[in-house]
Amino acid sequence: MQTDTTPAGVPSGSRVLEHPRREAIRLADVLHALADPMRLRIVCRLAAADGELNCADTELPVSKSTCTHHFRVLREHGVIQQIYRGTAKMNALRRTDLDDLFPGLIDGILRAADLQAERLGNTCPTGHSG
Amino acid sequence: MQTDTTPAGVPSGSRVLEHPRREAIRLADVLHALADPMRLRIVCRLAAADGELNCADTELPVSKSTCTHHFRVLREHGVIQQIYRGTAKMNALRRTDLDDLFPGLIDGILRAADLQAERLGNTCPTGHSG
DNA sequence: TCCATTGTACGAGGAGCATCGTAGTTCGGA
DNA sequence: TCCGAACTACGATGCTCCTCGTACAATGGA
Repeated sequence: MQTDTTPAGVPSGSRVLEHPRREAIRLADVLHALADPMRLRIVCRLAAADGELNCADTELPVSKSTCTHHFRVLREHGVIQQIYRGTAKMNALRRTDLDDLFPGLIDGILRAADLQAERLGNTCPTGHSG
Repeated sequence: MQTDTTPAGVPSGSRVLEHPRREAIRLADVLHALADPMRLRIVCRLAAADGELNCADTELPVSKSTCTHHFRVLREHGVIQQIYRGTAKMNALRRTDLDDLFPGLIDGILRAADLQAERLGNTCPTGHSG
């Protein structure tokens, strides 16, 4: 037990992850983060979940370390928010920040991913088709 | 002089450039093409021009060969259309195709670029501020 | 205390990319 | 026919990225 300085709602002892401030998020970075198929997939799943998912929940066809890598890229580029909860690390889209900075951008991209999945018969995107 | 098979409106003797068919354009490719600041800049200028620009018109702070490279990436990823006109090569956004495939995507990205430029005081994007 | 779960750090391999300079091609006009 | 303008092809350089395996750390529960 320790009298720590973690903000309200965060379990004491949680490790802290650095996120870019909202003002520091750059469009080119966001696009770059979403330009990778694996990361686009992650973001689609997070959007579909409309809440938190841990890394394992996304069931990516890559190794654990690669998974860690992609989630970190998304976080460092301002696309997702990550918090430790016990042994798990929960991930959520930074929708509020992104919608505020770039209104319609994320919606447009998610919608485009959906449409493309429909066209190609994929099962990846926001979950409506798989 | 030669009886060639170039489509109507294209000066005879023009070299032909390969473009991906509309159905072959992939979201991740488009995002990747736009994830580079230089290419995002190009696309913003083309959108502002609402017509054709040649490479030199975009006045990029890179060498000619790098310029060629970026335009080719944009073309091969389905973002722009390129046609030779004499010694010049004209470039235009494939708005119809992109809007048809991914409604709202390009608008969202262009708008985001504009907003970011306003916030940061840049002069790059669609031209409204520079 | 011990262990399973979850995720990280680190380094490596292989691929791809952004950039450049130089030499060459295509075109239109003098 | 010759020249300049616009652009390309090619190779090189240095950086970044995606992927992985292995070893390690933090947490919660038995």
